[in-house]
Amino acid sequence: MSADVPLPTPAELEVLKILWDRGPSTVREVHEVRLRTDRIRYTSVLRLLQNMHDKGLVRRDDSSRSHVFESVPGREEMETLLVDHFVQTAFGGSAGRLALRALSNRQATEAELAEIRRLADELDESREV
Amino acid sequence: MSADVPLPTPAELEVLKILWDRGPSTVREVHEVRLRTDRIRYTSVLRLLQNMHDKGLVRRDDSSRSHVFESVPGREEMETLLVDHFVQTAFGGSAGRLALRALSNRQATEAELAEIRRLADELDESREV
DNA sequence: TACAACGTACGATAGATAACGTACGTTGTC
DNA sequence: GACAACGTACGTTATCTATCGTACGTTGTA
Repeated sequence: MSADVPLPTPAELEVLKILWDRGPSTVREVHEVRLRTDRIRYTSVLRLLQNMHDKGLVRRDDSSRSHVFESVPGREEMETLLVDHFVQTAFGGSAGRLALRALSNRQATEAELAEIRRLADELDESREV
Repeated sequence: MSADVPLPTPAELEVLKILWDRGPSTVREVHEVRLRTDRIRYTSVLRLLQNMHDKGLVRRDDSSRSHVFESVPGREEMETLLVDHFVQTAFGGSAGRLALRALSNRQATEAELAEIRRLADELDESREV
């Protein structure tokens, strides 16, 4: 199994997304990306990364002066955690109902729909076995 | 359109679920249900309902001594709001990816899968038109 | 009528979250 | 070697969130 990572706060999740996109990054690099959408100080990003390190959400390579941070959980792993938690709290544990609601709310791309159909078939078959 | 209700906090959502299940209820009634799963004081539930009333999440009928509270947003409306918010923050706006992840995480019932397939078809058709 | 039970209002508070600013050490360059 | 630029550490603070407890009025009943 993979390490037991905690759920990130909203602000932490934004940082994780950047680390997933960029790979291992310095505080300055993360800060620059965050600045593209929000007014936020360098030390605020630093603080977030320090807290995330304490929590075990990121790994830190401090062999050079500018520490390099890397997400511990992969994007998929974290998405799974987030969905699980969301399904529990908001949909009483029914992932099917969540999927349903997600689809009826908004558009999905053709490719996503195809993938969803494929998955639905797969789940059906695994049930019959 | 429907009223502009704010997102509930986790504790508030638990109360809303009870109101959706029971319909209009007194503080005492909500409290009794909450007690089935959590140790929580009567006045804490009262406080929650008062705050929710201030926020516009619940309506209050204070014509009798024991006020009767009713959820303003319906269950479906709120689920839609919650999913929209979740899709934005955790899945970069892609509802399809969320649905996909939800399905691959956990089982869905046969009925849900059928409904999902039906919806997928419907979305495909509406695209072609 | 006295008083216990019940109800609401609301002040208080602990903990989490998010964002700063200051302190202080290191590095590179003139 | 002086000093600006850059880095990390960490104390501080404003808001939310969640939960209580106290105050105080009303009601029903012995």
